[in-house]
Amino acid sequence: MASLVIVNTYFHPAMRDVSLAAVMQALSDPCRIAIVHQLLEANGRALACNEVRLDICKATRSYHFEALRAAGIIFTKMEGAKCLTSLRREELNKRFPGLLKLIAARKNDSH
Amino acid sequence: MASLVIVNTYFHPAMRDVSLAAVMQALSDPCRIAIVHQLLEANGRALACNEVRLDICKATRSYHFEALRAAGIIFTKMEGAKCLTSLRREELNKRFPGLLKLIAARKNDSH
DNA sequence: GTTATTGTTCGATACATATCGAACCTAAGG
DNA sequence: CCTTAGGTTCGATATGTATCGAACAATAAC
Repeated sequence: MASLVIVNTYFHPAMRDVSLAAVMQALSDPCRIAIVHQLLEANGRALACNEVRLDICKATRSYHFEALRAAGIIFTKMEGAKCLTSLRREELNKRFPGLLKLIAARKNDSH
Repeated sequence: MASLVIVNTYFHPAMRDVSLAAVMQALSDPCRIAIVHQLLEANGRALACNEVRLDICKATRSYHFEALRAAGIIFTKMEGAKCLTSLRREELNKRFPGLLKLIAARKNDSH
């Protein structure tokens, strides 16, 4: 019987396959905007999911990270038991110029 | 008996009350992105709702215009039987710098 | 006045989304 | 080996969204 290898890695779409509508949709949730803000603040350093502070349970957290990943906004790699996430900064700037800057500009909004 | 005046005008939120999440949400639909694209192409000229070409019935059309209006993206005024809509360009550029430019940059996407 | 043009509102429907707890799966650490 | 830590997946639930046809309202055009 052939051995089964569990790769347990993440799918990241090619940026050309990400539509403007999809990226907007992904960023239409306050939780996800908060995640991006914290990744921007981390200034390039990759963060573990639970290193991001959010008032939601881990299942929901996982759900939001997946949404951002599917929209091409973040990149996640396994690192032992944890996973480390960072922004796909340069690719985003290329396909959606001004997007990250726009988000950064609204970093301290209360609502 | 007091006379009843029907003003029949539209509500437009103050831009400071529009959150980034709300504006992203409004722009997460391909129909609404198409509306904004056509308003951008009109280059300042206000368009009647049914002057915008879209493959949806007029009820749905009205629904999408309302969504954009509530998110502070468009301004609509009555003009006889029609209503004329334009982008809230300068206000948007002030509160969400780069947003319109970002949308314009993706004007010819197929998806 | 009657009719056509423009758009809104309502009700119904179908679908998508956000949220959680519970069960599960790896990897790391005793 | 057993336990803990970090995440994912599943099922359930509640809520929001997009869509349409039909009914309505106001203006314009005849």
